[in-house]
Parts: sequence; C-alpha cells; structure tokens
Amino acid sequence: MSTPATRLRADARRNVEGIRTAALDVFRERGLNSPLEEVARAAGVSKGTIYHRFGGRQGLIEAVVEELVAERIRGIGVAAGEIADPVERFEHYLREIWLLQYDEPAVNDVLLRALPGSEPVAALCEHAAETAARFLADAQATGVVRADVTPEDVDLLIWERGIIARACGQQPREGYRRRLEYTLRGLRAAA
Amino acid sequence: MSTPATRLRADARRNVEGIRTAALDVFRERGLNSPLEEVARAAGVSKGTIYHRFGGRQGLIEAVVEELVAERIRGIGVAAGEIADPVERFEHYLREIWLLQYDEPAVNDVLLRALPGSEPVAALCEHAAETAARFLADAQATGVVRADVTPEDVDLLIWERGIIARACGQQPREGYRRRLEYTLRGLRAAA
DNA sequence: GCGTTACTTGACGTCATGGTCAAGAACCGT
DNA sequence: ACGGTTCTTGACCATGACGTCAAGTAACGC
Repeated sequence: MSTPATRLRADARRNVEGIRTAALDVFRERGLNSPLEEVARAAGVSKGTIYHRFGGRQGLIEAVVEELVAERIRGIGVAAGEIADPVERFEHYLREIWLLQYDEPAVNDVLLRALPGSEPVAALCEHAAETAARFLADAQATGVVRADVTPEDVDLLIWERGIIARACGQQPREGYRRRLEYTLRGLRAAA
Repeated sequence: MSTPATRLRADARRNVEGIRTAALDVFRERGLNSPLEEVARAAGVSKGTIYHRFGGRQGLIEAVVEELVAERIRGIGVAAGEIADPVERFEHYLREIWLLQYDEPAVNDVLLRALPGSEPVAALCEHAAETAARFLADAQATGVVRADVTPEDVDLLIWERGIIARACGQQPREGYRRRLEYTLRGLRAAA
C-alpha cells in the first residue's frame, strides 16, 4: 500500500492516510482487535473503504505495525544492547519490554502471536525472541542468572505478561512494575 | 434451589439435577462463561429450562460453585494450615492455588471476580484473600519473605495467574509450574 | 464542462451469543 | 383416565461483530 503500482486518486490517498492515523489511535487505545467500524468512524469513512484499501484487518495491521510497535520493540533492544553489564542488560531488556506491554496494549496482540499468517508480525516476534535469548545467554554466563532458565521460559514470561497487561484494565502501573521485579529477582540464582 | 418452598415435580427435579451435572462438566472444561446452550445440550434440555430453574447464568453458577471450586480452594487453605514452617506454608498455599488455577479454569472465573453481584462467590474470594494475607504475614515475620510484599500484591499475583491460566491453552503444566517458582523465589528477601 | 473511471457508501447477509414467552407436553392427585 | 397445574420447548427478538457488493459519488483528463 505504501507505493502502489497505479497512482491513487486524491481522495483515496487522503483516506488511506486518514485510516492509518485513525488505526494508530484506535489500536493504541483498544488493541488490534478493535472493531474496524470504530477505525472507520474515527477516520470519517465507512468500513467498506477500509476493506477496499487494506483488504481487511490483517492488511491494516501490517500497514501500521511498524509505526505502532515495531520501532519501539527494536528501540528497546538497541538501548539494552548498549548496557555493558550482561545481567543488567538482560534485566533491563525484560523490564522495558514488560512495561511496553503495559503501556501499549497493541504490543501484546503482536507478541501473543494472535495474528497468524502475518509475515511482518511473525518476523517481529522472531526478532524479539532472538534478542531475549542472546541477552539471557550472556547473563547466565556470569552465573548471576539461574542456569535452568531456558530461552523458551523467557518467551513465555513475555507471553504471560502480555496476557496480564492486556487484561490489566485499571491496575496501577506502580504495582504492576513492582511485581515484575519479583519475577526478575526469581530468575537470579540463589545467593 | 436446594430446598424449594414448593415441592418440584418429578421431571423438574430430574432436570435440575441433570443441569447441575452438565454445568459442572461444561464449566470445568470451558469456564464459567460457556454458552448456556452448551450446558442445556449436555443436560438434554433446552436453554429455556435453565432460565426457568436457575434464573440465568448467575443462579446456575451459584448452584454449582460450591462443588465446582469452593471445596477445593478451602481444602488448600486447610492443608497448608497444617504445615508448621511459615515460609513453607505460605509458599505451599500460593503454589497450590496457582496450580488449581491451571487445572480448573473455572477457578479463575471466580478468583478474577468476573461475577459481580454474586454473594457466595464474593465471599469465597474474600476467604481466599484473607487466608493468603494471614500466611503472608507469618512468612514475613520470619524475615525470609520480603517485607515489602503487601497482601494486595499477593491478591494480584493470584489474579495474574488466573488471567494466565485462563489463556494457557496447550501450555505444558511442567513449564507453567517452573515459572511459578521464579515468582515465588522472587518474593523472598535477598540473601 | 463533461464523460470515464476510480472510489465510496451503507444496507445486507451471516454468525454467535443472551435472554423471553406463548403454546404445547408431562405429571400428579383424585 | 381425566382435568388442572407445572414444566418444557424452541422459535423469536436483540446485540454486535465480520465481510460483500450494487449503486451512487467524486476526481481526473481532455
């Protein structure tokens, strides 16, 4: 949709942009399962137009996922990568991902792999999982993080947080954050 | 419904029992939000009958919640109460509740307070929360469990597990169990 | 300006769920 | 075995979502 083979008419271009913007808003607020009619209303078009322009929910998601979440997930990986201490790096990465899951419900719809068949989304998950695995291995090498934690455990801890954050509703961020630390602390080897 | 003012007709009594049994099955399998039509089918009656006999989902739940989960939740409290070591007692209680949440999806619908306005269900939650708080306080008194953990934290840790267990799907029990230990370990004070 | 074509609309069909109720079936006392 | 009463049924309405398409509207090229 970004560089169409045949140039779009002016109103169509306007609408595509409007829908993208509206989708960012609505998806941020309510997650990727929001009714498309909601997006349509916010964009001031009818839902038929969304189907025309994006082919349905999947296409729409793929059109906004980069701006919506991919950048931020990758940003966290990069920021963590700059931390020298492996344990701190690993824990910082996990903590930030977990907080992002709280702050952006849409992240969970991606991380929960709730969108089978979407190549860009799958790639994003893959990338996040690999980053986590790398950081985990480094952190375990120091002996501070338990050796019996598997990369799959980390994936699932992220998955679990996604489920929680999605259901979080009005839970205060501070308590959520504090409970993250319990799990993080539990990943360390006994002293 | 257990001791009706006016004696029920034979077919009605038969149906009430059939519906209760079917509800136990269906609720165990799919949680307390299963379509009532499902229960009706399993009981070999039509859904109208359920509305007649139990007044709707809420009434039906109240009619089975005792057998479905209350007994087991209380059982865990009692069993834990017999453990002498406060830390072990606290951890055992939490672990068993968490596992029950995995094993019986219906427990979560109760513990998640997803049934506003149901007195017996609310009482059950209350009881579980109080038990947990008591065990927590004892465990903290030994200095082994972090002093900054609040009873509300424990409530919410249980709540979080409920959300997770409910979404768990095909996740293997063993991994679920292992990840519980991370959190449990995280509740202990640093050594 | 005007015809052609791209674009948009919103009503429609569908599905899954919750809940209701008039009409018919089953039971029970006599 | 029959009448009155209790009980059950399943069609019915409502809601809220998805996805489609014929018909109407608006932009573009000339």
